[in-house]
Amino acid sequence: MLTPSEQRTFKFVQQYFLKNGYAPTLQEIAKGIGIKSRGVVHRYLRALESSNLITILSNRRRGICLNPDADENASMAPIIPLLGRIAAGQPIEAIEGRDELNLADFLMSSDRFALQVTGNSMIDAGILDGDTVVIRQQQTATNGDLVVALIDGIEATLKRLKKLPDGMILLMPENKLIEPK
Amino acid sequence: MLTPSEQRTFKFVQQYFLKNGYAPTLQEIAKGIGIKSRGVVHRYLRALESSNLITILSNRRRGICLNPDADENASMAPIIPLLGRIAAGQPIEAIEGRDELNLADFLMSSDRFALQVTGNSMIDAGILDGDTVVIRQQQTATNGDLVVALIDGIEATLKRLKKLPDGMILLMPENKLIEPK
DNA sequence: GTTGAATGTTCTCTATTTGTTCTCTATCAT
DNA sequence: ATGATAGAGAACAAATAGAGAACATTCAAC
Repeated sequence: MLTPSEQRTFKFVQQYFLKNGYAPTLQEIAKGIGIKSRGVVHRYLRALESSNLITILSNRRRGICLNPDADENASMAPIIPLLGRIAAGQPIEAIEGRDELNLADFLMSSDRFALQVTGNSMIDAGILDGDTVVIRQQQTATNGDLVVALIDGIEATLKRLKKLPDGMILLMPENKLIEPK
Repeated sequence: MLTPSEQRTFKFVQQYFLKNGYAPTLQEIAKGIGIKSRGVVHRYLRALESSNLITILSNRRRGICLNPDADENASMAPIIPLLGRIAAGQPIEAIEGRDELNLADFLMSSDRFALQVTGNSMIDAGILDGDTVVIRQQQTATNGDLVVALIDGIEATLKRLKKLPDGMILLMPENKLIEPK
């Protein structure tokens, strides 16, 4: 079990490796996790080593190695680093404030489940044939939501919900080539 | 049997674990379930321990462990149920063999990172403006892969890689309205 | 090589947070 | 009344985060 500080340390080392291809110094780690003492950083690294996440080459500068099987041992939150914004023609632009993507936040809770999509009726919403979609089960749906509709209790389909003023409900596909039904 | 407050406490601890990868403090639990007293929280944790749901490491900060053998803790892996295949006009069809989707398997490992996409150049690949993409860093790319290309070391762009027979490399957008460059 | 700065390592020390154990009240159902 | 449940809060001991000093080692420049 890692303390929050140890996790922050580990994440920083991982990201540093990803960006630079070599290990950070204790001073760089200290700055990266917001403290001043190299001694404290060393204590955290010791803890990470006894959790088998890293290996320390003693007295070597930048002598931190990431253990290859670290992911299984980490038992960490489902978080991946969010590095920035990408567009044609621009350098990668850092995102202010957010630097990680927590999958638990928006993909996981007890009311979620996954479905595989077949067919191309939602292609203009970025949902292609064979994609897996994560559904949140809830009691109500509002106009414009993407919903999984059970028609006559049997036929299931993923469509955009459109409520007409007269109370009728329309299930709109998102494909310019298909007409709504 | 658990009292309502104990259940709320347990739920909060589970969720906290899922999001953060470590246990909450008594103060955080108190705030999370809407009370003020750490002492009361401690009483609830005691009850959860005698129900064999958690283990308390005495005097340790954040020293709460979820007991793995409790059914209620099965949902701690980054797994969501995969219910089936969905298509227009058919009932949901069960998928043989696989009935859960493990996010860790294909989204998480130390060589992954996330980027936000701006622009519509990959719209036909199901990647829309504002989407977040998960990138796997690797040394080589093969023909037809979607890659993040650094042009002249600065400009970053997400395109499909096309190697021509003469060794030239083409970066293809996936939008019928845009020409490759 | 020699040297010096940067780096890793081991400590001690301190302030703060946290876990733990109490006691005291209040509410509610039977 | 009588338990069971909820909660507040005080008091104490222990764990922890962090600073920083002192020393050892590396490494690169000379």
